[in-house]
Amino acid sequence: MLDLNFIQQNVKIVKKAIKNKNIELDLDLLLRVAKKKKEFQQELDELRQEKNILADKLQNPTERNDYLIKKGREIKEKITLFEKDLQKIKNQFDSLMAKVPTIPSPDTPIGKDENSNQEISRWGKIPEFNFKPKDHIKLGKNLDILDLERGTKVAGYRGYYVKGKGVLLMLGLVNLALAKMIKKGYSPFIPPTLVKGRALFGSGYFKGTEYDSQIDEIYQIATADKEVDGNASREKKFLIGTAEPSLLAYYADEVLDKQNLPLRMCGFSQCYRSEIGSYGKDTKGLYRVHEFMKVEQVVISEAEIEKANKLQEEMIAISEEILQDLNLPYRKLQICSGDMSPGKYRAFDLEAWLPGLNRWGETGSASNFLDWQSRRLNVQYRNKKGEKKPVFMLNNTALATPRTFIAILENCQQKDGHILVPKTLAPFVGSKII
RNA sequence: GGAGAGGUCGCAUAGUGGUCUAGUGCGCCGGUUUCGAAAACCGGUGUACCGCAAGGUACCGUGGGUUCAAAUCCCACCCUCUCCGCCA
Repeated sequence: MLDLNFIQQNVKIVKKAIKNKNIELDLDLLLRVAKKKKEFQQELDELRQEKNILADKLQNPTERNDYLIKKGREIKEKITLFEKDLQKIKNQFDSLMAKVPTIPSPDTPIGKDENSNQEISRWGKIPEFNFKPKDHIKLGKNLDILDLERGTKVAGYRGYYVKGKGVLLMLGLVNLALAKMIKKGYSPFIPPTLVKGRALFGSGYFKGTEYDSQIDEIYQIATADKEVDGNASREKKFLIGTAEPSLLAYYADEVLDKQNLPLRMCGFSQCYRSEIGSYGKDTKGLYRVHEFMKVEQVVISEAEIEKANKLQEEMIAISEEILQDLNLPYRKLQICSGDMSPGKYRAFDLEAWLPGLNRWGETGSASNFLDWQSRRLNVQYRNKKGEKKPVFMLNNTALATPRTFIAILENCQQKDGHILVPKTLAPFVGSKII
């Protein structure tokens, strides 16, 4: 969400961002609706004033008469009509406003899709094997630490079991990431994974104001809805796809103390993704699954772009450090305008090399949203002048278990099929070899 | 899941149809006083939108309804607390 005044004063810039981000949005329509909304609001205010004056008169018995009461009824009816129209206009306005993107940062490459993402750096050596490296599916099966067949039998498509030492490896990764985050000054959280729509809308996971789990690739929980006037009245609940929405919504509707900024948080959670839009993609193995564990980093900062950019660098550096600790070769990409979600200002991905799959695989994504999320979640702080301002919000993956799990298996495999656990990880796993 | 109580301006609380333009206390800000402070006293103190301003409108958990008029009455829902039941 952007400020309407900003949009009105920067129509060209906003239109350019809409184009560069491949967003379907008629900005002129939004501006017209905004104008109409204002007009209707003014008209309604006048009617209400009339109503109040009349009601005032009528409480005096000497002025009371049938004519005035009749007039009151007429005003009431008019107001009802106006309120209904205004509500419709407001709904339209809100849904259009929700689609307005953040203007991408000046250094963001312009491009249509992921092919325009720019590689910025690489770290580590791509391992060379004196045997044909296996993929994690085979390795996991042979070691009996991963069971995809039974996973599918029980959970359906993309289901999986992690077993035996694989469990220790996976939890070891979680604990390594948590220990790193805490060491870096981030407060750990185990946030709710079952949340109301607001949290997901606030983070930008719902594209529109109507929460549609079909469109938005988010699982909705089937609650026993009661019907009121033909509508399901009980509030819908959804499963989060990352701890980010829960962590950001933690401060929803609050005014934060400037002294406490930046707030550094990290969340460990199960994550659920319906992957409705990715049916044909990555159909095998652990690369794309419906549920997994992840440690996520979140930072809430003052509304100053330079500070936020610095914090973003800090967050990426932590993720890089984790990959370096695990001795996993990776590259860093800057995400182009078209591959960025609407709310993002500036984004980077880290991709680890996956020898078995013989390609790079995304292990994390660091994003700066500026105030796009905080406007939706209504999180503010008081700046130097004492004015309330929306904070800036940033997030980044610390460690997503399945993909890092894949990277470890495929990079650390030995000829005999065993996995040599990286030195820094071994204490968290409890053994040096799997 | 059942029964009950409750949700009002940062906090606490008053308000059961019109005089609520939501009162009071605390807190906070400013002033008087003081060498300085405390105390006391005086004044100020929510948010959003429209307007150059004067001013207007909305918001008393949320949504609907009744009424000329709703914080107040009715309905539904959400949340919190207490008790009971079930349960990791």
